Amino acid sequence: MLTFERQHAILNLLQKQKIAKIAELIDATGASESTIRRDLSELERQQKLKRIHGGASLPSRKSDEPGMSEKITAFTKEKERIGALAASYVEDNDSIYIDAGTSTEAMISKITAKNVTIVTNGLNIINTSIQHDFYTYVLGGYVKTGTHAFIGKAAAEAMQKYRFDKAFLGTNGVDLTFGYSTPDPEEAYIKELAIRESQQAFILADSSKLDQTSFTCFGSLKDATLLTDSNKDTLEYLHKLAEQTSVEAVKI
Amino acid sequence: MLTFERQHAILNLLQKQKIAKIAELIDATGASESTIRRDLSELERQQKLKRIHGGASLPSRKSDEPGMSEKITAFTKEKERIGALAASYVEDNDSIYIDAGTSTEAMISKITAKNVTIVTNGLNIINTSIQHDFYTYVLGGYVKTGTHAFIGKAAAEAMQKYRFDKAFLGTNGVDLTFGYSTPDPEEAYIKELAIRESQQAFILADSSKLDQTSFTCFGSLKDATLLTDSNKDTLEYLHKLAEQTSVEAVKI
DNA sequence: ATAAAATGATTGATTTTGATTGTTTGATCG
DNA sequence: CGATCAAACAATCAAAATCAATCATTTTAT
Repeated sequence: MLTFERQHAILNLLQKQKIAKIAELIDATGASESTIRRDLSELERQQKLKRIHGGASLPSRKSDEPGMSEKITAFTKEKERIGALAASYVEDNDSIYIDAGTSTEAMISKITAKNVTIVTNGLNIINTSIQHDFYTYVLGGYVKTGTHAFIGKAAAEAMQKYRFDKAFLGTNGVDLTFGYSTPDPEEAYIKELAIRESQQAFILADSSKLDQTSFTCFGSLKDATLLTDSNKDTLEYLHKLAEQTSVEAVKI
Repeated sequence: MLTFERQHAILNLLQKQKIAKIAELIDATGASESTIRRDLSELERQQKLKRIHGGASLPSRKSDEPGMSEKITAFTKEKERIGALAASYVEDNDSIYIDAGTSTEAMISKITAKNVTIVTNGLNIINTSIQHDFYTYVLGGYVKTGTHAFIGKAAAEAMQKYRFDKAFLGTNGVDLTFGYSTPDPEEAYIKELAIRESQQAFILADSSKLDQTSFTCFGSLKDATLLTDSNKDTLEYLHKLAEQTSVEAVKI
């Protein structure tokens, strides 16, 4: 079993059960105790999980402990870098769609092109977009709890009135055969429409999303350009992806 | 059982029953008395619970403490009072439209009715609405700088797909002959539609808006119930208004 | 073929745990 | 009011579990 696969198996198990014991992880992966411990150390360093005596748990929220702000900025570095890469594709006079999500939010402040119009279905995107004085348009719709994305029939109908030069979307999973996927079917449908209504689509996905699948597929790999980050763990998988679609990866 | 699990189990049990005895916690977790005591010490240090002789209880909230409630009630302003008045009109299962603006924002936290659906075109309203766990729908549209209201053709079209039990709107001016008015024609149009699409409309206006006119009229006095505040200066004007429409005024 | 990286076993150090100890608390009764 | 007793408590200690560091071996990349 590949290191990369194994570490994702650990994170997957952690998402199903909020905590996992070492023995469970050994059982689930077939690796030795030493290897599991090394994985946990590495994943904790990446802030993907939190180690506890006897196993691991999902990372605690930022508000839990004081003095976390530095770690947060370290954790968002990947997203900032990917955001900068995405922003470099935006040209003067573009009309672009920006999907709800934290990855996509990071790109807005990096956009240097002039006279850009931003259309979005994300509450966080609106806030950031008006902060940076972009022409901002909002899809209507039902506000989903959690992601605060505007979805549903109203959002879909509004979407079809626009044509975008480019669309920038987040995702929960990138898989060689299943393509791009996200848990909520309604959200997936909006993403699907965005890809359809845009001349060029980009998927922003940090490396934790690679080799993952969620409930609903919203596009195949070739439908969009994948923007992600590369490190020694993901390099091999990125090569496989590159056979099917165009990939741009920033070094971390 | 892991330390982390056990401590969560303790906090869970405490949320169901506000206090728990040591014996109950031993029974619930299977750990020894020493371990439970250590957990309680640690959790008390984290302010997650309060130890009492024989067990533990939930920590007292700030609002429970003496001297806090007075500060909260003492800090009530005009808009808060008008907001509370407006909120009192909202009934169970209502679908209501809430206009962009600070006056209308104040009413949201005061709504006590159950199963309320909120439709809005205001960025600030969305934020407050989801904070209070209402079913929230958003009109799409162009984001106007300043008020952060969603306006334009898309907003108008979206508006026409809804029928509201009640609509709550802000205004810039209330005038005996010109009615209700606001500077931006696009915003005025959305307000006009909101009044048309609702069974009952309310205008929230603090007394500084009385006897004022703005560029665009969006309704005559009789189209809506005026919610405002009264003092000795405005009393006379309110009487004149009351001849043409229904007025509710809170004493300041 | 060689170097680099990942793995698994082993070791000693650290943490957690439950039992035991003596002390403190709070209720009961004279 | 104070003496008395049982329950609750904190402190300590040894055993068990978990952990980090090390090293030899295997796998992978060049």
